[in-house]
Amino acid sequence: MGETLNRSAHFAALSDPATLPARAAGTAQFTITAQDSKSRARAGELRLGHGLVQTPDFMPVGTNATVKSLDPDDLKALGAQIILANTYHLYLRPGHERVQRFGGLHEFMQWDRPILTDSGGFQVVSLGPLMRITEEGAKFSSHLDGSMHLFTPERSIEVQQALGPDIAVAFDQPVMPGGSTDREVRRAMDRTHRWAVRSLRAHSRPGQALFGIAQGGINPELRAESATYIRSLPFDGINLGGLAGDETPEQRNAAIDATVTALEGDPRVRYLMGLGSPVDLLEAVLRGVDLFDSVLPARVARNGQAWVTGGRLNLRNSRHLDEQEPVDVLCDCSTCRRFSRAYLAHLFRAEELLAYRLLTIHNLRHMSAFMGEVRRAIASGTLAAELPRLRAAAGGPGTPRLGAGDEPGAVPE
RNA sequence: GUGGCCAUCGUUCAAUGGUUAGGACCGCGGUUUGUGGAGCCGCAGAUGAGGGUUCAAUUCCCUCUGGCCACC
Repeated sequence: MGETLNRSAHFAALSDPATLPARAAGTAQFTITAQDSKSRARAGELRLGHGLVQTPDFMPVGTNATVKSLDPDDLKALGAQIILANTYHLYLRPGHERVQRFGGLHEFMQWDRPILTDSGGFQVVSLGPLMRITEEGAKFSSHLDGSMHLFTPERSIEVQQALGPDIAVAFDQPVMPGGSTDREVRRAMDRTHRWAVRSLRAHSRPGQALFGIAQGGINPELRAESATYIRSLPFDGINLGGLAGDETPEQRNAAIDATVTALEGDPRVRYLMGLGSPVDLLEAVLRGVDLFDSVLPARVARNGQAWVTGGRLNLRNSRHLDEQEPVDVLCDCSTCRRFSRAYLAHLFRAEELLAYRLLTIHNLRHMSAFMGEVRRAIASGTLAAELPRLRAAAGGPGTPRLGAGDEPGAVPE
């Protein structure tokens, strides 16, 4: 069919990197300030329109233009330098154009530090019933009302430009959750590469950075190929996608290593999407990753799980009902400075709203403080020496729980 | 006081003259990684008391105890 051929040719032309216009530089200036000598870990500074982000760092997730149960003052107090908001959710509700009319995300949610938006690619394949992915884009039905929508790279960028974050992200096709074959991973990867070029071509907002996503599943060869392609494009940062699913730590580490090896010498910031436990972050930092985001610390907080130095606690467990000590004696967050485990345990049983807020503050402060420690160790050149202590503090592989009598902080010096 | 109805996990409801009496909530644990305060997965937990019929009773019968309703 002629029209099909025309559409094919149309998208092929849009996906040709040779015809990309030049991009203005400097919208996300990344400077490496310290490089660890015994690993690929590095510390850096990412300069964005709304401020500086010291890396490595973890971004709390604020899907609906709010980090659930917290306000901007809470986020600042716990040390959040940058947060993530979701394009897919805000497009459906309240609508990107409405956010734009209210002055953009920063003004709308009253957060004056940097914001990064996801592209919506992941939500399209993970949330709503997916209808169909074509070369043009992804057709999906809303998880709110079932209405049909088409997200294309151009549409995703349009929405993100209206939302106005400091960093937008290229529209990608993540590998399907579960066991995907190399053939499926390659198909999604190649399409992600074509969509990356279209995302770049569609992006024009001055002062807004655009990051590209390297995919490739857990196949090291495909990871390297994807990273090599994405680094050839004029993005402001490089994302590592598809590595926060059900892969094993070994598979994930191999995928990170292959990606970072292919990025060797590239000056841009590296952001591993979706990873969020202390031990996972530490291992990825050692492999050269600078930025992370995840719902995990906030989500588990809402279910009563506290991350503490050396492990974790479930505050729904009855043994905490009579404990007068704070969640973590080594933590400086507002929750640990004021409240007992007994109080938190009570609030969770009573399903009081304050429970979610107090423990979210703690877990996010825990992440922020841990990243700060890692940054300091890299900057002072003591990362290797401190690694055993940091690994123990992170909870180690499998993140063991603390038993009765095992107080937080009981980690080897 | 009389008559009727009822009595099963902590709570609230099922079921049955015959393997192991089931669910929900609560309780005790676990899980959660580009957001579900959701969900999911385990575990524990009961036939009010006594007597009778029967090969076998939580089930049928009687008494007691307790509760509910109606009538005095």
